[in-house]
Amino acid sequence: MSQLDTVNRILDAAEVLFAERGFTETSLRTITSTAGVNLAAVNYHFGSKKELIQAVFERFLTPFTANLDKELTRRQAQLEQSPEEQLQVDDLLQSLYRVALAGLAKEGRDPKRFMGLLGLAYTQSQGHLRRFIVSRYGASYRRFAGQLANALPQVDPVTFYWRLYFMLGATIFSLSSFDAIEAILREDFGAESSLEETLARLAPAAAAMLTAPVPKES
Amino acid sequence: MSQLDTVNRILDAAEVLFAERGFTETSLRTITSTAGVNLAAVNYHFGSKKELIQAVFERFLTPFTANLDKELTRRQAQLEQSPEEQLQVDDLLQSLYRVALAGLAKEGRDPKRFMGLLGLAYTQSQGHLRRFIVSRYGASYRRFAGQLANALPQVDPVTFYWRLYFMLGATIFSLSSFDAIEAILREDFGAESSLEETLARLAPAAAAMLTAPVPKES
DNA sequence: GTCTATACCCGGATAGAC
DNA sequence: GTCTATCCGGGTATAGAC
Repeated sequence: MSQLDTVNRILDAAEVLFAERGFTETSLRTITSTAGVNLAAVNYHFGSKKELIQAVFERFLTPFTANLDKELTRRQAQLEQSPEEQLQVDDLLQSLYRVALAGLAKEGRDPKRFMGLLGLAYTQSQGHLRRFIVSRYGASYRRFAGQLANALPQVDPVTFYWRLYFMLGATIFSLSSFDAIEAILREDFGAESSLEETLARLAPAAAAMLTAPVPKES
Repeated sequence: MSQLDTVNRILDAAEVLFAERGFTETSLRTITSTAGVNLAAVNYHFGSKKELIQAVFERFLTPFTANLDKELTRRQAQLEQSPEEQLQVDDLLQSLYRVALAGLAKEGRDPKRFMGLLGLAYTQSQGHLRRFIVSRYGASYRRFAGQLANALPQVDPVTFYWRLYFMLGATIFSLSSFDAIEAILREDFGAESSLEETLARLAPAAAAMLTAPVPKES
């Protein structure tokens, strides 16, 4: 078996098992036996379980942020051509969601699994994953936040950043539990929801939150 | 040492350590040595680590939902006296946030630590904890959701429930990371934020999200 | 350079002595 | 009710086979 095979077999098994059970609930022994490789292969190729977790995220986040950056560049160029045009926060969010996730799907990477892993990343990591993501992909995040802030000149910076975190929370929590929430709504109302439809619900809701009038200090 | 002391010493130590490090990162040996009790005491008094986790949440959630229920009852009675009055989603959310958290603080239980633990509960994909919370406190949650839905007759049920999850995500995510976000904003803008001020920002933002016009199906 | 077997040590759980 | 001893599963390091 070539090195590339072993590495990818481990990543494939780890990605699915982590998304299904969480990080600590998934043992290296389960991963390696699922992948059909030796236990020590994880330590040899990745160094530690933490670094394996980071590698799983890297395989999602690198194409994801590449697509995001491409879309941000396209919008920035468009804006410079016609600067008088009204910025549509709703439209900005929805096209970003769509482009970034569609890009993942095109490469055969399951967007729902990605969102599930992202949900885990925000709490189940005792910091190492957060630090890895921020140091590796922080520039794209800040660029996205900057464009969004520019589209909301009437909102003061502190309020904007709190609302940005509110939006991130709404996005990550609801999309990371997409399958569970969808199942509940399907049972209660017989209404099926696709990921695309949910993003089409989320974008205007998040936009309404961001653009809400800022209450005076009381 | 009396049984009550042992149980409470374990709960006190576990609550602080869980909030600081997460569930799996906190060993029973650390908890018991911090509490000054024997390792086997946890298994004897609680049965397992999972049940200890549930007991920590129970100590927060029982007074929390009691306060929530009291406020919901007060509002319902008020509504029956003057049914013509316009329902204010913003005001509803803020008074609920305030009442439930203030009630915790009055009993000497730290609301920020509670929010941090709640964040862990929703993301560390501990199925047992989710099931425990739903079975134990689901009735209060459904009552809260019902009052909120009544205040939003113009929003169809499926959109309402998605938005409810968006709101829960925004609330739990941002409040569970309150200290971290607050530190970033304080450094970048020199603006300190209290938990109360943040709730005063969150309530109108969440209300704007819930009350946003529902886009037509495309 | 890759892979495997194995030997740690830590953490949760439990049986049985007291 | 409390403590000691022990078991078993999990992450990691390493020696050595290929």
